[in-house]
Amino acid sequence: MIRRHPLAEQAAEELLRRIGDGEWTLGAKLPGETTLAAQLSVGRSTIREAIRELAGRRVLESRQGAGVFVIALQAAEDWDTVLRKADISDVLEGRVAIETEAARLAALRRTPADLKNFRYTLADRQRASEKSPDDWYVEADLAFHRAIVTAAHNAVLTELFDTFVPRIRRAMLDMLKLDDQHRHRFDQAAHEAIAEAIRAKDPDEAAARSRDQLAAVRSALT
Amino acid sequence: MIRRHPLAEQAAEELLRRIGDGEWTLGAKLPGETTLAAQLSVGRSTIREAIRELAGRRVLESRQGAGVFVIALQAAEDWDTVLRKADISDVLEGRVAIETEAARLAALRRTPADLKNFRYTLADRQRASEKSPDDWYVEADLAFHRAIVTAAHNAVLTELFDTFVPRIRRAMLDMLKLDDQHRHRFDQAAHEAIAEAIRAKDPDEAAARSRDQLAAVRSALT
DNA sequence: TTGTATCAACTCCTCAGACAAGCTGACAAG
DNA sequence: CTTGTCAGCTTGTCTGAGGAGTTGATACAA
Repeated sequence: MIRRHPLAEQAAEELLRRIGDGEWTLGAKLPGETTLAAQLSVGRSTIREAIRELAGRRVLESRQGAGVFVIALQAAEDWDTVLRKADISDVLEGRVAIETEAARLAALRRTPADLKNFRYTLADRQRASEKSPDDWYVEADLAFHRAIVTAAHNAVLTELFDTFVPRIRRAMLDMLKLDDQHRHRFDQAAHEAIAEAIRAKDPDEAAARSRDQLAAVRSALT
Repeated sequence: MIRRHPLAEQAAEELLRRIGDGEWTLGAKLPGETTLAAQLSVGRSTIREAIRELAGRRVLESRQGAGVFVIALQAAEDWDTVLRKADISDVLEGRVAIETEAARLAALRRTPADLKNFRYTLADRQRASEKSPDDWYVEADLAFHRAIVTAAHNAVLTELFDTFVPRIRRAMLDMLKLDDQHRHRFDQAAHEAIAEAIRAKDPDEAAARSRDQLAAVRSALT
């Protein structure tokens, strides 16, 4: 029999399955390592490694002398995986939610340093849109968008944006690869408009311009 | 309560630190288990458990016969942890971003089943706001808000909302505990207004009413 | 009855050693 | 150059032995 997964990994999956099946509820104590090892017909160290893996995924917690306890009913699927599996249009709608709100807040909170950051990243984007390879252009574009989000001075929104970036980057590169004329590179004016609204401290306008620009991206990508 | 760190856990932290310091870059192969065990002065099984833990966190990957490799430069910090550490006002602004956009999309996509869901959860919320304990009220409130988000029919927004819920729930319960008169329970009308705007297929109105209601929550919680 | 101290049985933690299984690169044969 | 073999590395698994911490029962004293 060919095993493509090590025993410890299989054991971890089995434990996760049983937790999902409700064999052990939240906070419950698992049987001892020796018992589990006998149940799954593996050695004790193998069970320990399986438990360690689930501990790393914040599903189990072991306390010396007391036992092993369930602290989450399922593995918190990391967002990178979620986004990779999600429909790109759903991801873009998430991005719209984050960026329009960020633009709105940025219009209220932007500092002089933020404005300088806008100027730099906009200039970079201008240059990259004219003659650089696709990946440079995409990076320059994302850098400007990130500048907007950071200007909102909200750690949660910034983290959310960063979480979305890898998926967005892939989608943009795929799109540009199929677009020989680079038709989608010439929306510099739309980006300038967002920055200008934020500079003018006009939250509604900033949000609206951000929404407009992302709508254009969305229509290109779908 | 003091928290003791087992050796395996300390070893995992040490490895993570070294990866963060750039001692091993993305895709690099770590020294053998026996070498690492000698370096950290622990047994090989301890090192193996540390590696397992980081494998569960998708930082390392071990391949039999080949070695252990770095597959991510840092642990993808799970969002529950991020939100727990974040400022509550930052979290609420994230919630505003998600919910206002969801309300907007819901106004465009809501089905008859969604509208029925609104009626049920609104009625529950009404009852709970009058005479139920705090946690019931909070659950009923969150159930209605979740109904709005699901009516947007966007998996990413729904997942984002669910990620935020635990943190929001804690904050609301803390707030209610300090509020003897339950002053914040009587905004049922504001919730009805959101549902009505979505029923009427008015995206801007739905977003605006959602923003208003959440602004009230925010001023109460900060 | 109530509170305290002790202790035995249980748990996980760590180590060492042995062998199996798989990968890689060197090297010889064609 | 291509192919096959193999030695030497790697991780995977099991076992046995103690160490360390927790928990609940039990005996004892106030």
